[in-house]
Amino acid sequence: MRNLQPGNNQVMIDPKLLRTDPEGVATILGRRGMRLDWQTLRDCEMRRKAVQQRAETLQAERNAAARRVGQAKARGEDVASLLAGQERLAADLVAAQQELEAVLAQWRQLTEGLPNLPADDVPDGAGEEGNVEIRRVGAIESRAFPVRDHVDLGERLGMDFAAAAKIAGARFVVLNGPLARLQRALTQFMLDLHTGEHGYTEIYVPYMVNNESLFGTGQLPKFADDLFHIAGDSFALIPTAEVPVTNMVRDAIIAGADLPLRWVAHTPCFRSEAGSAGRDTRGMIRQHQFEKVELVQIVDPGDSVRVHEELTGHAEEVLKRLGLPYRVMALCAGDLGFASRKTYDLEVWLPGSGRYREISSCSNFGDFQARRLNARYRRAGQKPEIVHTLNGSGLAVGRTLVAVLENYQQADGSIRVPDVLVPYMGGLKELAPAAPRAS
RNA sequence: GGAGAGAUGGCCGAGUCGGUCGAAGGCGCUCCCCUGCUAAGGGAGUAUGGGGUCAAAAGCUCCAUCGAGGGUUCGAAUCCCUCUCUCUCCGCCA
Repeated sequence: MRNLQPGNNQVMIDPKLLRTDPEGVATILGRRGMRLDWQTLRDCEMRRKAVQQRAETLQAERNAAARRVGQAKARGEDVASLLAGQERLAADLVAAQQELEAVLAQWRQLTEGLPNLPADDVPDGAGEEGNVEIRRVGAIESRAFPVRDHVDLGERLGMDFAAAAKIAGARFVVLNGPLARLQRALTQFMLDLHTGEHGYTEIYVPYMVNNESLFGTGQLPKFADDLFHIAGDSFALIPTAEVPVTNMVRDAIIAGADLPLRWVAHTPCFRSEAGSAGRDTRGMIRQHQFEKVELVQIVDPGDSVRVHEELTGHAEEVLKRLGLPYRVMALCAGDLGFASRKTYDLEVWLPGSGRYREISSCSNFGDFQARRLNARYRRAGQKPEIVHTLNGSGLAVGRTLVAVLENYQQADGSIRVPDVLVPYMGGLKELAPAAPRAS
């Protein structure tokens, strides 16, 4: 028996809300520059209700008739008369189920691509220009010498794009010696901070995930092009640790007492950058493969707004301790990610290009991902409820490396090691260009 | 890669030749009773999603779900097919 329950049609905005107030949903989605044909949605819902009732009535009749046959047989009675007419009932039922399936398919098609509803306090705006600066932290130094960007600085320290191009292609990098270690030091520092002081549990996860996981966190079905798919398999390389980590709670009912779940994961991330040909082609800013330390929290719905601020603070703390100037941007409705209800981007100052660049994105997804994931929790003695999910980069390691190089450069092109990293660098306080090696 | 076994409710576990099975039994948990504490005992309850009824909740009722998807049948946890995962043995291997 096929399952045709509406609960299985993978709507992500609360289906009750979509059914009861499609016009209200359309208004809120309008803030994202999205036009929702709510009348069609409403009509589809009305048809769904009628068809479902008819189908279920027929099922009930079918079940009752089958039961009578069973009972009669148990009494040793002749069953032939009871079987008469069942054929037509079965045919009606099949027809009704097909109709229901068609209606549900339409509903799915109308709703599956709908992004999350922005929170009320998300600023209006159509795109990046509409984002609002919340605060700036750290002074931007003016320097008495011509500043270099991370490529100029890095290439003399072991950053090798030519080798990466030979081995793999564009948008990859090879890091040699101290730079490789610096990347590892940054990673270790971040992990230690989040596990030691911010209460996260370190978690190691697969770097390849299946389609169910990608659907759960919202990469599929809309953003398949951004992923590297493993040919011949239904796997993709993770574009962010958010995918495997958040999917930890897919189809789970968590005891209320176990919330919040706080995970920190260090993983490589793989992105096809399909839509960004020609953008950021120089340097390490936009790579097919980069390291990231990711923060994920699974929380009680009542806590997510507060936790979102906290989690953003956890990511900011990395920048503060590294002494990197940054600003916090509240994304406007038009620039919000598909699954997000509210997002803060952290942008670090990059002297080499004289601008702020995104280094972390901290989002509250509300119940949107959790509903796709069927991730719930249960307060003692209560019915299960949908959890809220959040995540944020804490931080993107590759871009942090860039930021450290550019912000800690000295007149001679050497790099001072930030104090908090010195222990992770084996006591090394400075990265100085070495004589070029034969290659 | 080869051979075999399995997947049932929070957990363990039974489901005979398909028929009243959403599922025996046990454990756990919740509530009540009883015993002066402890231990034990008695009773009731205890999956999830959806629809209807209801102002709402409770309740009642209907539908679906026994790894997933399809099929056979008046009727499938039970039969058939496909897939996924787990376990055991062999091979290979960090």
